Amino acid sequence: MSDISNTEFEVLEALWQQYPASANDIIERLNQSPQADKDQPKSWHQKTVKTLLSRLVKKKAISFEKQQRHYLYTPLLEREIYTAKESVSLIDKFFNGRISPLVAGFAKQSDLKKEDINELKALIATWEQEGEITDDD
Amino acid sequence: MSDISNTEFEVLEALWQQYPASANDIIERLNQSPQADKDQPKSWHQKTVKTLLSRLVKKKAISFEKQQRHYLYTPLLEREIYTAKESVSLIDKFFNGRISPLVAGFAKQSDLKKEDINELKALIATWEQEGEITDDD
DNA sequence: TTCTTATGATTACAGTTGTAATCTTACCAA
DNA sequence: TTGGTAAGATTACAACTGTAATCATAAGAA
Repeated sequence: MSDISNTEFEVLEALWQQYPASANDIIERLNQSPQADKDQPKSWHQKTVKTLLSRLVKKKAISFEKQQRHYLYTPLLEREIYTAKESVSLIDKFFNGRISPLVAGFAKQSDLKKEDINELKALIATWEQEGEITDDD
Repeated sequence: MSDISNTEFEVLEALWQQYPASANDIIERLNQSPQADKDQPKSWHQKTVKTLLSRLVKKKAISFEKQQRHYLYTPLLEREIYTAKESVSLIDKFFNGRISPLVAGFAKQSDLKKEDINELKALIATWEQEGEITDDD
């Protein structure tokens, strides 16, 4: 329900890698996962991660199961669904629900590779084949 | 620099509609702009909007110019650039910088219209013509 | 000129977020 | 058995947010 914050999302990412997982598993993954900023790798304090796990539990984004003294956590959200919903939100907010302005803006801001274009073409081909298209209005 | 919050963004949207604009202009626009939730139209309190304008000024997202007793505000960010950057951020965060998974997820979550597909095709055609494509790696 | 009022500035205040430290307590080592 | 420790629970705390109310002041009404 409630929104997932940025740091909470990073913790969720670590959990999605493989689950169920213990807090320590997650801390390890976070501290060894490739950094965006390679010079100053972010080091996650264990207390911080535990706090974020608690918050994710409270937000019902993950669940846990008691295992001896510690917990094993499991995501309650699927990554694909979560990211797709957030994508739709952004597209609604910025582009009135239209996908192509997003793609156009992205292309202008970032570099498109030939591969990206081929993937897009493949997607379109799929849609056209499967007839997943709502009729024009 | 600092991030623009959700409500701040809505205020910015109203300003982007036309500027320079006074606080009152903006309040009016906000209170008559089409509501997502039509039943319970959000009513913006003037005090709230003024606060948000101040915060946007402090964040250097907008500027103002004294006009008699009141101010005229002007955006310092272009909408297109702002939204494109935010789009890139989301795509980096969720899809490792690849556009096609975003499009695929969006299509699964939302309805694609024939028009959307035609626009995408047109975009692709443009890129291919203009050779704006970075070579595959 | 004086009073009212509208405008921006300042202050408020609870909820969220990032980032931990401290508290409690149940196991494992000795 | 007992004491240290590690795991989660609770508490901390400032910055940011959403949502305004109050303060100070200048400009227009009377």
